[in-house]
Amino acid sequence: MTFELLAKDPASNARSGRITTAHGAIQTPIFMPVGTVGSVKGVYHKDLKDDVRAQIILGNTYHLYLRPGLEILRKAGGLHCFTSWDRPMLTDSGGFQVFSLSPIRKIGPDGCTFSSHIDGSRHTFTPENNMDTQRTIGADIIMALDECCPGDAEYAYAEKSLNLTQRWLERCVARFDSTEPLYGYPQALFPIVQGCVYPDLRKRAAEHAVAMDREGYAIGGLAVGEPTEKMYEMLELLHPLLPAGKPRYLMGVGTPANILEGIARGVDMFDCVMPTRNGRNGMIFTWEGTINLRNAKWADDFSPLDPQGTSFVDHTYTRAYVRHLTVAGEMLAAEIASEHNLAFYLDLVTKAREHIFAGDFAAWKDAVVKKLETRL
RNA sequence: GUGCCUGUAGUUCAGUUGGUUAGAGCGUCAGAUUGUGGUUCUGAAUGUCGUGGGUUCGAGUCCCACCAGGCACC
Repeated sequence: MTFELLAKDPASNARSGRITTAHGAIQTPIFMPVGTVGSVKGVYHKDLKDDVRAQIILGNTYHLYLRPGLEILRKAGGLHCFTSWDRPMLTDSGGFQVFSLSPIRKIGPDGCTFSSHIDGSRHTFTPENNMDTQRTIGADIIMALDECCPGDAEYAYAEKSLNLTQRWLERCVARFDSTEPLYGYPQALFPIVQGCVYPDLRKRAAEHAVAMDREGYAIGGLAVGEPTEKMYEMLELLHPLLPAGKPRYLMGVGTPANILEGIARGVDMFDCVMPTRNGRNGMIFTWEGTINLRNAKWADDFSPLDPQGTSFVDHTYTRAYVRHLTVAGEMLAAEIASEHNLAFYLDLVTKAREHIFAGDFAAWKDAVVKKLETRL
């Protein structure tokens, strides 16, 4: 995996570049649709490519490890073959899911033990077996195993948690570097910078991660309960600490405004469940603001779903119709909303790239952010 | 025609031996959701307790009549 920096915004830390992987190139800044179990819920690959224009999608190690399991993935020849997705893929390590999903979990120096949310069976992720698992899944970019520290954690807890994440990272790197990819194309391992909202911990985390000398770096443990301003402060603090020539990935973020503010602070990659999960619940993101389709006021609005939208669903279906489908619980509602929202998120980062190249990103961002946050 | 049963929120139903401003689920109307279990939370509105009379300090609850629906019998 390689990264070329192609343009910088004069009035902010925004950058645009190109990541090249064995499965193709990715223009940054980029939003990556989340496809946890090997499926971006409710969206065909064809639409994901031609209509949404996704350049890279995510998978999740925790979910894929539990189901379908490593044996099937190995037999299939990896996740790309298994899912028939031939563009780049990234897998999260599952550290976050152990933190957010498992009813029982035990985190120790060696790894984390958790019980499956599917059948209650017990499993352990160690840095070593997690790297092996992500080798088996075979994504182009894989993530280190980390502990995601809650946004409201006390300093002492955050420090202890960071120490653990750092030890795990060293072991992930050691294992990764001593193993080979299984399917004939290279993988890249991104460390995850933790440290909660404490500047000295973030600084230490960044320096430690950079010392691992990897092809890119992730920023984790943000948008997990801390005030949004704290998240922006951490990004500002990290910008000069992370190498300019490597991509930075802000994990799990976020709203359209969060993404533009993240880009302004030097972030290149984003992923978030918001466009799909909130879409399934009737939320539509547009350049004018967000629409809650469940609201009664859309019941007789026969205008297009999003007149400014780039997706075919935006001009094919009316708000009244998609609201009806949403209220009726029809799966087509989830499909239309997911496709629209993902197309919108990709349009958002495409426009951001254009303005970075034009050199007026900062002013443009300030002009659109307020609108994006309004509720229609 | 006779007998029995049932009428409480939009809906399905709870409502103690009669005791303050009559409750719940679903639905409706809103809000939340940030490294996804097709979710999950949070809040709000809504009642001539079938109708009319009676007993009682006090009736959704007891009594009478009527109305509506259901069941059984003739």
